[in-house]
Amino acid sequence: MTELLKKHNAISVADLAFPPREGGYAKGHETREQILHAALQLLVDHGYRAMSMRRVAAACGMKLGNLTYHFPTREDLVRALLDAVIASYEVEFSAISQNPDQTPEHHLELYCELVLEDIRTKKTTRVFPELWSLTNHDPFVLDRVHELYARARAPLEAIIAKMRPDLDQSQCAALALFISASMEGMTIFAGYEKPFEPRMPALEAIATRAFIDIIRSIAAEDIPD
Amino acid sequence: MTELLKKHNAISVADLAFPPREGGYAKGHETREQILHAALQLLVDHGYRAMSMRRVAAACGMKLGNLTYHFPTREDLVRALLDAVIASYEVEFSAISQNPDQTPEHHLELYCELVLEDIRTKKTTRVFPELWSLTNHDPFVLDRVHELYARARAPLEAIIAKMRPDLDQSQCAALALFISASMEGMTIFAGYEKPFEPRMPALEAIATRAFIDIIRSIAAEDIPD
DNA sequence: AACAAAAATTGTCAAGTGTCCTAAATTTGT
DNA sequence: ACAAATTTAGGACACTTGACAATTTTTGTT
Repeated sequence: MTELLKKHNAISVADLAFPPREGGYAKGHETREQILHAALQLLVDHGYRAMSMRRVAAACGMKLGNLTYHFPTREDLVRALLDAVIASYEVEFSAISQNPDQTPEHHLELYCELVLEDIRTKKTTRVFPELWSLTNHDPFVLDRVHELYARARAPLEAIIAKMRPDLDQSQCAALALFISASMEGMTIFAGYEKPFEPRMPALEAIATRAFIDIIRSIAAEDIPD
Repeated sequence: MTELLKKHNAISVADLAFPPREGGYAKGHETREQILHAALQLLVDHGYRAMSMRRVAAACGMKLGNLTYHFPTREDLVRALLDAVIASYEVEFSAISQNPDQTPEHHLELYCELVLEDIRTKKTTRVFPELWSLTNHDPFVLDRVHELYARARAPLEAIIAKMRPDLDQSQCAALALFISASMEGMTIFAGYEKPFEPRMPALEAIATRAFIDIIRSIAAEDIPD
């Protein structure tokens, strides 16, 4: 966790973690959350294929039947997992607009830090590459992934609107889409461990500066409505 | 196919296609290529899970035994498929440096066109999202995906080196990595069909212009070696 | 203590998977 | 004509998967 983030209490997906119970049955939604945590762990560490109902149940130390009691189908589990991840992203990125320093440049810096921190910790960044395969064939997953990226992009649109009052809303959206695509592309590198790690410092150094340049220099007439 | 690409005879993965034979046994590597085409089709259309040995064989109209005769294991098939896709990329991107117009700005335009065309046709862009789940756990696939992106990035490094003679090789590489990450991020949107399509024109319009700005404006001291 | 609901266990089902195998038939190259 | 390569026709193995049903244990409430 970088200095920049420490003071904002950003919540990562890791905070979905719930310690395993020692004895007795679960009350409330404890078991559900334990299952979601175990499923997420499996997904990130060993991939979507490893996130089978049996393995999730085993990781929770419970029987398969009990897992299907809480999540009747694997699809239900995936959907609940997506909801949980999106909720944690929401908290994470809402920290940007609540930052006391109101200059858009500083907010942009915060945005880049948040995404890059995600890449470094490799927690949330590994979730969606694992699910992209589903994305192409399950409209629900597609919508949720779309929703997640839209939420991560929202603060960016606000930043751009402040820096470029000459642009209308749809132009700001297009510009935000372009810049967030850069960050999302970088998350791809999170899957490449050895070869790209020495270059991360370069990316970290360039990102904010390059985005400021883009936002300032792109002419309004270059962005179609 | 856009005007810009027509005159360069860019070869896409679709050109791996081989029509099914009407009679007689295959000679040379015909069957191998037919299998690879069918496997790619299945991968792109219905996902990696659907690319099972049995389905590939069925798609080829041949018996399972014959498929395993040519590709003993599924891993062999996946690896051959990766090789084929990478080879087609190689041809595609080599068209940039062979272009008669030698200005780096025009080469950059060509590079952007190539990637965006890939997004539009949604052919190659769907291959790797399907395989990213493998990428995280199979070093061979990881290396190949790394190789593919490196090949797509190579012409970019050459372009940047021309535009920025003040940068050394590793700085050009870092800058190329940053810019190609943008394009790779955009390929993510290829998975989103409806919601993002109206914004593609904006991305197409901004991309080249924004990259030129970045390449020109990033200070050398901002890029660590 | 009693009793219904919730939670968890145990066992099983049909389907599909990759891999391997043998025997025979067909086509190819020489 | 003949050996090699290719394809068909089956089958079998061990294994995994998602889903489900019947049963038992725990919990909360009365």
